[in-house]
Amino acid sequence: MIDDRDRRLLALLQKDAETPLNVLAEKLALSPSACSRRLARLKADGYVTRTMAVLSREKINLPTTVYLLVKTSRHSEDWLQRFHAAVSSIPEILEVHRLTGNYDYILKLALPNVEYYDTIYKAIIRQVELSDMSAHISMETVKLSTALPVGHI
Amino acid sequence: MIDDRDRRLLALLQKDAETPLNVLAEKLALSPSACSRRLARLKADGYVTRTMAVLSREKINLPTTVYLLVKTSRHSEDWLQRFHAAVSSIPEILEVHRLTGNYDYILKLALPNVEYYDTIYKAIIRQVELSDMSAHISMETVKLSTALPVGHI
DNA sequence: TGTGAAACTATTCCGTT
DNA sequence: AACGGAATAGTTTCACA
Repeated sequence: MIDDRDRRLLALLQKDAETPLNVLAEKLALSPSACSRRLARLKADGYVTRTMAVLSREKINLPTTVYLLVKTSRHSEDWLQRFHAAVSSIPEILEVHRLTGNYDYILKLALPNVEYYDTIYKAIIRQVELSDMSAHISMETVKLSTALPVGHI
Repeated sequence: MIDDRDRRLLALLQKDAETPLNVLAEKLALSPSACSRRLARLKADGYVTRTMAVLSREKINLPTTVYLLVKTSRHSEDWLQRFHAAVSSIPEILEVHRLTGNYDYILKLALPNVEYYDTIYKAIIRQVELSDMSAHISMETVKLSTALPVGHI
């Protein structure tokens, strides 16, 4: 139902969603119209959810990445709600996952600088109580892949 | 040099990079051509680096997210090179950051299932020695924002 | 910056394999 | 069921005010 051309198309579109259909068509050894139909199908079937502009973290003045590992003793419904509300109200918090293991949550932050972490820290603890919170500043981004591998489909 | 319309344009393009210029123009109270010129400038100045298709993790058969916290005793040039080579050769490793604090590195993985972690684990330790490695499986994605806040520019 | 024409790109239709 | 080519529709860019 999904063939190798579809996979290659998905890989290409993850790299550059603005590639014109005639160029994509050429790379896939297809006509532009066939390419257009495949793309429409991949969207309709939910493989491609949307397309987005990738901004420069430096230009946008958010060069610093910080990970927060969080533990909590409170696991009530009320606590959860306040936690959800807190993290969704702070746009510098990019990701939040609930984890297995020693920590309850991991948060990923994008900040203008390391000092700014204090602002976020205060904004969080004002809204919810946490039993432990350790910040880990990224000193170097060794790898940052925005393209998911397409070989598991 | 960057005004509020530019910021709004960046925010809109992060949500949907396929929005036609005439509807962007409408939202910004501008003409399509003025909008086109602003976009071209934002790209030329490096604010927008590229545009990409966002794929469904479920559809692509990579629903599971795992974080790896890694410690190492070896910090030689040779070790570093092998580590870089290892992580860049494994496409399921989406992100790698070198950290401050108790851990040396954090890795983010996208996997077909939890069991698949073993495959990645073996692929890593075959290439580099690590003194400690703890896996944290994401049980729930509480927040996943692909759009960077645009208020710090 | 906006307007409108021109250029370009994408989509749909149709006949074919 | 999927393709290529042609016609159509839509989008972007350019010249000029």
